[in-house]
This record gives sequence, structure tokens and C-alpha cells, in this order.
Amino acid sequence: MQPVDREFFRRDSRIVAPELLNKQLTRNGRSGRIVEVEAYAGSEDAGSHAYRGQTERTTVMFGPPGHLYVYFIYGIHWCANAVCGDDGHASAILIRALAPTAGLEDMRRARAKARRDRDLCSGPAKLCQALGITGDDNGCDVIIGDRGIQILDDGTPPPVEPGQGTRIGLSAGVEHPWRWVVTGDSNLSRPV
DNA sequence: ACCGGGATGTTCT
DNA sequence: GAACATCCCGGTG
Repeated sequence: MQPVDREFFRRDSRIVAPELLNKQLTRNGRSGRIVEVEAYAGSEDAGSHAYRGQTERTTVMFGPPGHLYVYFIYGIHWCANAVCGDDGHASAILIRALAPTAGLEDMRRARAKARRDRDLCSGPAKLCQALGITGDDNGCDVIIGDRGIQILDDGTPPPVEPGQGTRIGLSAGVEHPWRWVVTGDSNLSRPV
């Protein structure tokens, strides 16, 4: 288990996203293997929060790679992205699902409504609940592990042939096939 | 199993 | 004032 290098994230999110599969997202003993991601490609991408330029909300996305962009959605939920690309490029990867690997008791407590373990982290807002990620964590550095949040490499390579499809829940930019999954994993938010 | 709708508040027009 | 990178619950088959 070693932290992913910052240079790993200093590339376009569409390149990094499939490679992020099977890395571990961890926080203070709660961990999960990343099994579903979506790439957002900044100002070129009508589906990205950064499409209309930098705002207060999207400041972190425009910053250096290796940080967490956390946003609030539908009045209820938090979702987390890994910021990619060099400084000034609003490239990011939405982490959409984890296969829980450690700290299951804490996750079940944080997600009391989840009936089965496969419901703990099978969605972008569910996994934030399970790991206790909120707006307070916006901007934290996942390389050095601010606030206990890290992305680690446990030696498992990404899938040779990840499943690929269009992104979920968008009204603009729906045409781009920038969602990648570990095919067949039981923790996906939806099959491809 | 699948589908429809409500929750709830920040962000941007 | 509308839209929103979602989730959960309660209906019906």
C-alpha cells in the first residue's frame, strides 16, 4: 500500500480514469477499491461544472492535481472527484462506486439505511456517506493524506479491458463515453 | 422487478 | 427561479 504519485494525476482525466480503477480510496480505516469512475474534461466538456469557467464552487478543480473536489448536489448529497491535469486545467474524475475492503462496521454505521453491504458504496453520494466525506473535505490533498483521506495503490493493476459507457445523470455532454467500470463488480451504481 | 415522485439547498441565470 | 454529476421509499406487477 503506497500513495499514488502526484504525476499520476497530472494528466487528462480521460487518460487517468480507467487507470484509477482498482486503486484504493481510504479514510481513517475505512477503505474501498474504486470500481466505477467518470471523467470530466473541463472547459471542453458541456457536462462539467467547469464548462462555463471558474467559479467559487469549482476553484479546486482549476487547481493542482491530486486534490479532492467535493460538491453538494440535489440539496442533500455530497460527491467527490479526484482533480487531474496541470494547474489551470479543470480536469477531474468523479468517483462513483467502491468495493468496500476495510472498516465495514464504520461504513454500516454511517449508512444505516443500506440493507446489504453492496449498497454501502454503490453510488457517488453513498460512498461519501460511507467514508464521511463532506464539503469540509473540499480541496484536501489525497497524496499526502489531508484529513486522513488518501488514494493508495495496493498492487492490483487496473482491468485490462474495463467496461466503458456514457455518463450517468447528465443533461449535457451525454454523448461522451467517459464512464469506466470494473465489469461485473457487484458494487456498481448501475451496470454498463 | 420496475417505475414515479419527493426530499432539500446551493449555484448560477 | 430553474437546474442540479442522487438517493430512498412506496406503489404496482
